[in-house]
Amino acid sequence: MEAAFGATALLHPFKTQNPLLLPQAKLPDKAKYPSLKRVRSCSISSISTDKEPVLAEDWSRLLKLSIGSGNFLLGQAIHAFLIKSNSTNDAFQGNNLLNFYAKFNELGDARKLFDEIPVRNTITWTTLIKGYLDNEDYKSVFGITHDMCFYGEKFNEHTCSVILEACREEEDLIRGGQIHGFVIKSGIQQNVFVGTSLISMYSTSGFLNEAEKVFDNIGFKDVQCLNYMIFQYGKAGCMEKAFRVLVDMLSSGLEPTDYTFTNIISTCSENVGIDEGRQLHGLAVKFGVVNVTSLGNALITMYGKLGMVEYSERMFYSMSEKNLISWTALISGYVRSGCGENAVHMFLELLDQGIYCDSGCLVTVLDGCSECRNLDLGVQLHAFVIKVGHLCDGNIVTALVDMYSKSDNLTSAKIVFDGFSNKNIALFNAILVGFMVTKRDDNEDAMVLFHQLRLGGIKPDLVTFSRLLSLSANQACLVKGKTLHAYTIKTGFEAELTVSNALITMYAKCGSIKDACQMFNGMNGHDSVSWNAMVSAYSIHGQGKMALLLFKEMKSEGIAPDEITTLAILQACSYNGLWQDGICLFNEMESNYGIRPVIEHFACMVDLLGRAGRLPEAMNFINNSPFPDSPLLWRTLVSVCKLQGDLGFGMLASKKLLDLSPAEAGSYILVSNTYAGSGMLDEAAKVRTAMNDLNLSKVAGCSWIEIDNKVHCFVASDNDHPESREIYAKLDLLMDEIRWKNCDTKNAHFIGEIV
DNA sequence: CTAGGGTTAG
Repeated sequence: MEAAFGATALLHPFKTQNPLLLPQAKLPDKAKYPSLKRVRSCSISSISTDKEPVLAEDWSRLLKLSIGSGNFLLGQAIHAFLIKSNSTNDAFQGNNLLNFYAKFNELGDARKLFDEIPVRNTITWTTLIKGYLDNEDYKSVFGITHDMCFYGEKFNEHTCSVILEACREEEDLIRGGQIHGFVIKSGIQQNVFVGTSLISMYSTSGFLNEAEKVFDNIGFKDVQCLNYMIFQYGKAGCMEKAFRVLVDMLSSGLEPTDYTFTNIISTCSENVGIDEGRQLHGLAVKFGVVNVTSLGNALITMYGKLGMVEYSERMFYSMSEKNLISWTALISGYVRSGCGENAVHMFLELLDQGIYCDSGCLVTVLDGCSECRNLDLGVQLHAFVIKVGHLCDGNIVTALVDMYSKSDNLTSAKIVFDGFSNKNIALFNAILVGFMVTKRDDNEDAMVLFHQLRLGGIKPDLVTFSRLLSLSANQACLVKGKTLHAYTIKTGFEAELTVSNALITMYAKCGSIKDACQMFNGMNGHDSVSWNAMVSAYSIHGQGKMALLLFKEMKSEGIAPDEITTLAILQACSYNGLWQDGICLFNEMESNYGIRPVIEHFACMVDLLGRAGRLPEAMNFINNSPFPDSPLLWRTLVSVCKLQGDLGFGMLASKKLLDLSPAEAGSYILVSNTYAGSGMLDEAAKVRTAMNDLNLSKVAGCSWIEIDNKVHCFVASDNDHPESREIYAKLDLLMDEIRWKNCDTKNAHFIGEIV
């Protein structure tokens, strides 16, 4: 490549700014530099001293040596020699010295030297710019670039690479674009250094398309460049392109490095399949890089994400050099695979070995505790965290709040939450889980907290809105839901798919199918969650036909139904007497849609058959299912027998249920209610007594309604409400009306049950 | 002759 190109015109905007005044070159103050005597004590044995002349190349080599070995004194000594031999005016020696000071980050000395060099060339300028770049002084980089233009100095590939790096760091795409234009105009876009710098700048700023164009124009792409492109493709989720680059690299005979595999594995392991994953592992072995610790760590993580934690284990134990990340990766794999016990065990082993455990590792272990519901160890870890002084770490505090929240221990979650002053949105989202999980009637309102945080200047994100909406949906609180909807519109989060989906569910559960529908129809696009939400909405609103219609539409749009879709459809069929459709769907789930029914589907089918009045079939269905001894299925059968008022089957099913789950209060209550519903009050009382003898009790279920911001809560048969008498009177009236309108009074058994 | 690019693992 020819040396240089005029860049002045292109960088015109710099031109009018203050030019740097270049002083006359003058010799440095000799007193500042070490004496020759001292230089000799640096044991420069390879230099012949005063007798023989030293070649310019030798000085250059020695300066490189001083940089490579970090020996600043040696470089200074050489500087002194060069002053003595009057060689500093030479551009070659001057540049070498300049580079030396720049590399040692002595920008003051570098600048002084630069000003003293009488004849500067492109290399001189580039070296100085690079010095400021390494010093992260981007203002000076651009300032000197401007001066370089002003003095008509030519830019070459080296200069461009350096300036582009500064543009990347400052995310200055205006200057970067100017350089890019210059690069194209001067025909150096094929240069792999310039190309990689441009790719780095564009992809860091999120312009992968631009980066890709640059990539395609590079003449010869070396491994470094290819590795980087793999990394960026993978990070952007373009897995196929990342693999394409790898394949091209291999077929062109270039040898991949450990980075090649670490990059592709770490960025793609979320989506990589078992086959690809193992092939990558195999290639890493083949190219002899598998022993690199970071690559091993990436493999541990990959296997963990693939659900093959035993491979993670094997990887871990085969590694010759492990570090804390290896341990954390394996623990994380255990957590992900639901092996919380192993995760905890591994952590204790880590402590035993006396390895320092950082906050990232603690967070992973805390996640393990919440995953395996090991609150005992979680509490111990909490103590440990306090002891080692990590309670000021936001990530750890969030993990603790998350753990207590998921363990239905909102009180502890709140204590940790309140005790941390530097709150952020992740922490708030974690405690929302606590509000979602807790069943108790909590006076603390998530919405109040939400407003406090907003006042504190913390911005909600889409997780916040999804969770708050889910909360108001479960509380069936339309007012809160609508308030939140307004917030999402104001903040622009309404357009986010997860938020829109949460809004559909909120409106459906709060009783407004119309708003749910409007939400669904107003969206820009739907994912499977949107469809599921809308199908469920119709289902719980008793509009089975609409649910089935939407199901058809969903399929014609090319969206594959999943477990949730089919469950919602089965429910819709069950509630709406569409039992033939339900049976049909259940039978073709696996063959048509590749969905293997899980226990919830079976429970739904029991309900469906029972509601269709086919109780013997329902019982057969359970016995022939993969879960003949599942309390869930028998409980469902007992419920539906009660609903049908079929005492014979009800008793059969009840007996089986009590055999299967003798320690569950819910089962006793259900059975007792079945007897009571058929008028067998003595039998009912016996079951209740048996339950009490076992010291079982169940928190009473309650219903509630919110009127004018006040929640009115009701438990069966209670008289707590101030207007209790009026309410019961109205209920009696309603019951009469139902009996009058519907001679079949079976449904009336709902009223007057013991709970 | 002297100056230039990049990404790691939880």
